[in-house]
Amino acid sequence: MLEKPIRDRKAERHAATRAEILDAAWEVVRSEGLAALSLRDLAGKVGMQAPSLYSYFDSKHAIYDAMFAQGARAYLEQVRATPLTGDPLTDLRAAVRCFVRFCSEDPARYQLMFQRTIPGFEPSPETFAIAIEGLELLERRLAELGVTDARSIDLFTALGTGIAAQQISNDPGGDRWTRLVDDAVDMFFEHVTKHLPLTRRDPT
Amino acid sequence: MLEKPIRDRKAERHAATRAEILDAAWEVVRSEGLAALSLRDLAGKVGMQAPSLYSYFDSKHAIYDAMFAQGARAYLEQVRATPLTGDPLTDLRAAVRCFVRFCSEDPARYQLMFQRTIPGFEPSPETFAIAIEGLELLERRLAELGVTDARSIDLFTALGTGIAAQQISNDPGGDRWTRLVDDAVDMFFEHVTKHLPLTRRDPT
DNA sequence: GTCTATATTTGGATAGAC
DNA sequence: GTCTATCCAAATATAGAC
Repeated sequence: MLEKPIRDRKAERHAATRAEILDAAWEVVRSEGLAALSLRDLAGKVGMQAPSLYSYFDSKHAIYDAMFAQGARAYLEQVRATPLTGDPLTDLRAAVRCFVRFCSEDPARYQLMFQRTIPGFEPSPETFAIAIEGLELLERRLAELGVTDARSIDLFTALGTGIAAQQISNDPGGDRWTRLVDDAVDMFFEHVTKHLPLTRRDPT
Repeated sequence: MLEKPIRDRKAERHAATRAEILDAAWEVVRSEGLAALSLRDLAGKVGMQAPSLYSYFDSKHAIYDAMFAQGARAYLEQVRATPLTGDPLTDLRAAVRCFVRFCSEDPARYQLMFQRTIPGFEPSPETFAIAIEGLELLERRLAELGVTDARSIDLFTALGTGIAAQQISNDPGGDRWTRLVDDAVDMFFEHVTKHLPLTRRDPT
């Protein structure tokens, strides 16, 4: 008896083409901006006519959604590839460095995932779930440092996204802000260990 | 001899209509997103046909530019309206509170001024010059505190923009991040007074 | 699965009458 | 200054042949 066709060559080809389309889409948005992605352009890059794309994606938003999911998965991979030392502060620094690098190495991806400037687009629940894993990972790292209160966590995410945002907007391709990560984490850590739980000081 | 016509009624009317158009434009972008502004829509809101707008603005980008300028002027006004107490730290807190409030009270304006997501648009030099005054003002405040090194200033702007960005993205209309401003400024100030000049700690 | 052809909408911008 | 009419380009998406 012959082997069963456990490899579905048709499905493989389909998936490969999907991936090729997404690769081309990333190229387009990186060079011309996220909002400038058009199906005609995209189809051209992969040697197709625009309508053919609909064999692979239901709509333009579906393409954005798949790109969002790729971004979220890429982030998780980068986080998991970061070696742990066992020292919480060192590991936290590494985590933030990882996040800031992830954001600033691809502004278009950052815009897609964190800025939401495409009118009418929001990621599907399944896609968004992937992205949430990233945040939870960060919170676990903070918890290891004894930082569990919501205010401190919020302050920390503001610091991380602020560095990334400034880097992208005002020094794309450089390291003017990314190199501040370690200082920033130290600053946060010192403050938080001194004031746990972080209390509000009203200007009375 | 009769008085000269020092009031140019025609010019006044023209300026008033321009202002009316810009008001309507703000309405549109606030409710439908910055990228969703279209000349047809806009003209409709002020009871015109689209081509009539060209009597007031040379192009769509010119409208964005005028909006940018209005935003920059509005920020300067808000800064100048903030009373100074003479205590540098108090004044710095107030300045950041002012900035974060300015950003988060109008996400569309924030997107126009700080995120630059409109393909092909960038403010004219004259317009941009207004915006720069704002940053210089902040730097003067920091200088009064003895903070003059570039790294510290960059860290500070990252903190401010991070709070604003998180507020807009994750709690629009609320105060989850804006209320952290005072803590953030204190954290920064403590760190900076301890480590002046802010030095780099390499993970060797 | 891919194509051609096309529907449909919408956008910015211009010409020229009034 | 405002209008009508129009141009031109571009977009997403669908229908149906092959």
